[in-house]
Amino acid sequence: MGLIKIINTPARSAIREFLSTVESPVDVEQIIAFLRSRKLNTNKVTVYRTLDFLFKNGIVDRLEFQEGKFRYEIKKMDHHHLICTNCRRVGDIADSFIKKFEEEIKKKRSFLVKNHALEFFGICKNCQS
Amino acid sequence: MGLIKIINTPARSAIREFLSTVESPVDVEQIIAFLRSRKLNTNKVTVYRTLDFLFKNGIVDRLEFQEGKFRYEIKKMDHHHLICTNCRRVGDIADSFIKKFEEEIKKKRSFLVKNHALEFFGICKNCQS
DNA sequence: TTGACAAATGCAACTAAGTTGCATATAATC
DNA sequence: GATTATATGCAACTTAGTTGCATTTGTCAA
Repeated sequence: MGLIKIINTPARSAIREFLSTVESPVDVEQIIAFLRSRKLNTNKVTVYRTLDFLFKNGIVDRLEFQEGKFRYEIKKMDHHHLICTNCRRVGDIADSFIKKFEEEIKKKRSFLVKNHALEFFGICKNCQS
Repeated sequence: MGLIKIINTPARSAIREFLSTVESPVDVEQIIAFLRSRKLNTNKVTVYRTLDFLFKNGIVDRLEFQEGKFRYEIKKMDHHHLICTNCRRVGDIADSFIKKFEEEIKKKRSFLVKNHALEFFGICKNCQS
């Protein structure tokens, strides 16, 4: 396992690089804008296929923030998101309990959890004042 | 507050009725199929607008199961979903800890949580054998 | 019980997100 | 440098959801 042949291509490394630099999850539109700003000629089909590839190989996470589209970020462990429904800024929050919950689910329900999605929606510090 | 004028219309009560009978969250396609089976003439625009209305008035929940579309269910408290990525069946699971987590977020991050989404993806009991 | 008016519906056309088929180009390995 | 599997690009398509506008329907007050 893990022995996937990962061909390195300009589009692919550019997208990975972009995802490594951004502080919050981005959508396809933002990725395409970045590629254009770098004068890399690409089209949306390649971007979608690249994101599928990176997602299926566990390199990126695919997220849903109640927007009717996906967002992507470099995969990191054990964190969730605070999404401000006013300014749309996204923050991370560390977590420790969800693993325990997943074990409970396995024990009590015989359901084998592969992954989960946990997002908190609300109003950030800034937008409260 | 809470004094929203809720006009009762055939489409609206039919959708609420349908959502009350189903055991798992449904998508718009399933709702339209139900309405057709009841010989209720309706169209998707009305369905979308009705769901918006029910969602905004806190009558239904709008959910995302990594499918690129929304699902809906009658709002109930303190539960999450177990989604089998093999057979696509959805189960509920009770919860008690998330409220505590939300309070922690408020205290530590000054982020005012309004709602959250927690879904577990994996393989159900049936599909494991 | 009817008339007025706000709110809901229906239709057509539209947008936005994501996908497919197929021909071409390119990266890795020899 | 040739081979070959894999990635890319283009055009056309699908699917989910939206908008404008004209029409209908609930609700409430007279």
